[in-house]
Amino acid sequence: MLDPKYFRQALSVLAAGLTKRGITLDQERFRALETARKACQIETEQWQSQRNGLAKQVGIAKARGDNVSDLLQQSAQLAESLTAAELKLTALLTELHTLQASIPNIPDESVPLGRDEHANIEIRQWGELPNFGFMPRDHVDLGVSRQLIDFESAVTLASARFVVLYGPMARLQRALTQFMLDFHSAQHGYTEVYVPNLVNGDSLFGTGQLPNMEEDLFKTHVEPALYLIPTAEVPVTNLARECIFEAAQLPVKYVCHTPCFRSEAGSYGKDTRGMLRQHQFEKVELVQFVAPENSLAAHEALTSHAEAILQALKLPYRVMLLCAGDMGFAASKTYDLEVWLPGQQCYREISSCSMMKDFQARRLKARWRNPATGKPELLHTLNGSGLAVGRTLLAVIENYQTAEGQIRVPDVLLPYMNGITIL
RNA sequence: GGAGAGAUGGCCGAGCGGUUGAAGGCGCUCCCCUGCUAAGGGAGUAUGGGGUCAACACUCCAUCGAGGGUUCGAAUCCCUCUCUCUCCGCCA
Repeated sequence: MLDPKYFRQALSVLAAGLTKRGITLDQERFRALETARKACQIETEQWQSQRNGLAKQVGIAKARGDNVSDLLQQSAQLAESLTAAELKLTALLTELHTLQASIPNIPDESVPLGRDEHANIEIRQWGELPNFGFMPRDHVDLGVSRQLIDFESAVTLASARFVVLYGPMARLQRALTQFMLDFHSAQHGYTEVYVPNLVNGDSLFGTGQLPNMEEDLFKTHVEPALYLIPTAEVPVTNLARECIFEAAQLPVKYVCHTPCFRSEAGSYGKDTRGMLRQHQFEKVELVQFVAPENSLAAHEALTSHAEAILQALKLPYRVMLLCAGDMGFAASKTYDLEVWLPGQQCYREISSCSMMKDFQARRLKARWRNPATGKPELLHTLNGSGLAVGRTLLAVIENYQTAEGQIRVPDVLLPYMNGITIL
């Protein structure tokens, strides 16, 4: 959520920021609502003030034993106007809040213009594209024929867009997960956390998935509703909800492994082959809570932490700075890491590292005590995949394949593979 | 699932219909005192929002788990919900 003050005082500046995302803000509607709100709030508070004053007088008069019928009559006359004004104000505030909650974050100045991924900017590349000396196969060919990856069983158990892994392949995924958790904990100073995989609506509102993106979520039937998490970002970032951190506690850095569940509504027919786009996948997530002045630097650092995993696995990748139109709802600036997939002969997203400024923090009431002012102020939140484990597995399979169709185990995973060096 | 007890500011904890945004304590900030340290004395110390204002500031409203209700007036009374704790049952 953006600062309500912007909506009141700098609507045109805000609208200009949103234009970068290709969104037109209905300024007239906001101005009209705001004018009505202001008038109504002033009126309501005047009635309330009068009521409070009369009630106080009644108390004093009664204590003295005076007759209060006159005062009671005045109060009765007031009641109707007050109730009407309060109802109207509640309706106006709800409408304003609903509208404001559905407005996405403003892009940072460093974010390029553009409507979709074609306008993203490549920042850097790392690694050499592999030259196999044979026609590389994709992970479906490599895994299914050797009964390491099984999509058909997954359909039997659940539906399309799920996968079953067997034996050393299941272990390889676990090895990747373990390696990522260990690496971020030991090398980058993150604290590992374990969190619920179901969250309530408040949590999803806090990180910005609700109200706009409900159709992408799996919702359970309990009341009040719980949702399967689409990313660990949701539970982990919500650890800061309603919290006030002391300056010395920041930055808070969490690393967390969870499964992620996405309905992938609206992506019918997209990436249907293989395990690139699934309803359920494993991910190791990085989350940071930082003081506002550090957030841009923290974003660069967090991105480099995700890159370090790709480098350790010797997987070629490139870093893309997303244009305004391609960023997520809550993000102010996002780098995507795209890994090279020999089977597709292209780069595919394997991590998305975003800096939200105070957008999520405002929704979460996540604050820190600024030593300069002594006051609680909104902190900044960041998150990034470090990495999407399912896609990393896929990348390892395709980049480490041999002419015989086997898969070598990357060196850094050997300690986790119990002697398996090739599968 | 059954029975009971709770939820108050950064923390602990009083208050159970009226100048209570909330006693007292702890913590924190500033000042005084003090060879040092310890102890002591004084003052201050919630959050969100509105209005006036260049600003300092002033003022108003809301908030005692959440939402309703009763009342001129609710932290206090009533209802619903959520969560926590204790005991019993069940259970990985």
